[in-house]
Amino acid sequence: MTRVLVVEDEPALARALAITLRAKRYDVDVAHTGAAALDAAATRRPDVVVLDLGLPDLDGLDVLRALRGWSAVPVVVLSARHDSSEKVEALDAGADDYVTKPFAVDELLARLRAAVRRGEATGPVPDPVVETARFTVDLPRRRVLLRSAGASDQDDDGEGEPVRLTPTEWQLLAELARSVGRVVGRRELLVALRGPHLGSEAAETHYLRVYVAQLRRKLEADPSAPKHLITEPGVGYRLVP
Amino acid sequence: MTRVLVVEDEPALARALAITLRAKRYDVDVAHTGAAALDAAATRRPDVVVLDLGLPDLDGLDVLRALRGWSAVPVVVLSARHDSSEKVEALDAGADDYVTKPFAVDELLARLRAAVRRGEATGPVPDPVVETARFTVDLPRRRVLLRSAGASDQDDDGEGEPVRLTPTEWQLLAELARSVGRVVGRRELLVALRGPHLGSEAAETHYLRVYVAQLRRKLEADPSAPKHLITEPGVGYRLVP
DNA sequence: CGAACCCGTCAGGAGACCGTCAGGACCGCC
DNA sequence: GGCGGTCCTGACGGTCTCCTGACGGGTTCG
Repeated sequence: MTRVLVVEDEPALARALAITLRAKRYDVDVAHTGAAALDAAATRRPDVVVLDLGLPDLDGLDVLRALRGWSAVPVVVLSARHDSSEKVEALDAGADDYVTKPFAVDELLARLRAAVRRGEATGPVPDPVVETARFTVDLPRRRVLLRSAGASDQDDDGEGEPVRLTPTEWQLLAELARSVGRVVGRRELLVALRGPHLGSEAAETHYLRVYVAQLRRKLEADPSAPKHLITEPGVGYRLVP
Repeated sequence: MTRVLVVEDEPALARALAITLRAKRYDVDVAHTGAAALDAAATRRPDVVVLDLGLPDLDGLDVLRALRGWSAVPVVVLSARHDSSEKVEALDAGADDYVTKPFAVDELLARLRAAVRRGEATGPVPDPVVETARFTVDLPRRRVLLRSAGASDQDDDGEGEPVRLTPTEWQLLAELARSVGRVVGRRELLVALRGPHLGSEAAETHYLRVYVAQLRRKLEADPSAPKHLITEPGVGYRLVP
């Protein structure tokens, strides 16, 4: 069944949406705050999200941006404002569609169906937690845990030791984790790290090499013989579990 | 079993409700005052709350607002007044439903079932008390206890020593506690502290740094080597247990 | 066999980022 | 009016991060 997450702080509207959607045979989750929304998105893995921008605890756009840091789930934004500036901002932040309140329920349903179709076209939502034999990349929590290789039989718990990564290191690793198993081209990685304006080819690839090496030093058992951060000569890099 | 908290000062009505609900196989708690209600909501973690607005000690709406500061539990409001202004206020404050007295018991039961269903959709309520190795953040009571590191074997009880926090410090800590384990972006924190209207990027982040430092001074064993109030360079902060 | 190419490693300087201290403005309370 | 507490901003020093340059090993191709 299609699962939809409704992020809406106003109880009355949240309830109305939930009832309507359940009648249409959706599996509905509801979150009233931004924090709960991010949590639910990570644990429940909805196929589509309906996001009201007028949240109490934090700006709805921030929720959207945080979500886009690790998930490609389609998002339909709800807003009371009619000016187009907010609409532009929302779409820039990664919204798939935009509906102004008050809205006709039928219209919302139609846009929802379209968003779901689009989402299905891009394949099922990937697991936001990537595990390898040596470390775990937790996209939603923005953390990477290293399997405690220490001799201790039972350190603290079964999780592992967190690794400190610099922002650039994390962005690079996250980009690879999002396409785990697949080769990621140099250009793709560089755009994620430095933005679309790139310098000379040679200098940029060199930049990548340095940071991949740094990641290997922090994550691989033997940095000179990497098992997970693999080089694809002439193309880019790949993260293999 | 579904647990319901009844907040009702009139003994006769409270008793009648309790009996009716228990007959329907609910697990019922009763509170007669607002203070007791907040306490019970924190310790017993009901799945739904029935709240009478006509309380003796403090305004029922204040109870509702205080509750919403840390919990998303569904609340059905009871009121003797018929004017719609109070109804609007209650719904604005976060009530899920509204029933005017006198009411038919069947109707209340139906609305209660609906509220519970809605609550289940949002997933289990998160723990409103965050514990770390050194201190405890008690969201409902708006308190933070420091583990008595003192040599005394048994200070007063097993709780710990309360720490005095300024309003801003508390809001900051609470915001982190609500997303415990996850990174909380600077923007998010600032919106919670200062509202949505922000100044220059540099000045605002500086403001954050000062208050995080202040919190560390009050909570961390070694403020210069924090173990729980962790900074995520370039992004924000994180509270780790 | 040498040249060209690609990759990985090390090192270092410029700059950004973070933490700390201190002091003035403001507010409520005695 | 004095006073304690809180909020907020400014200045400063230390640390970490980013980025580039130089060098060496391995492989491929002329």
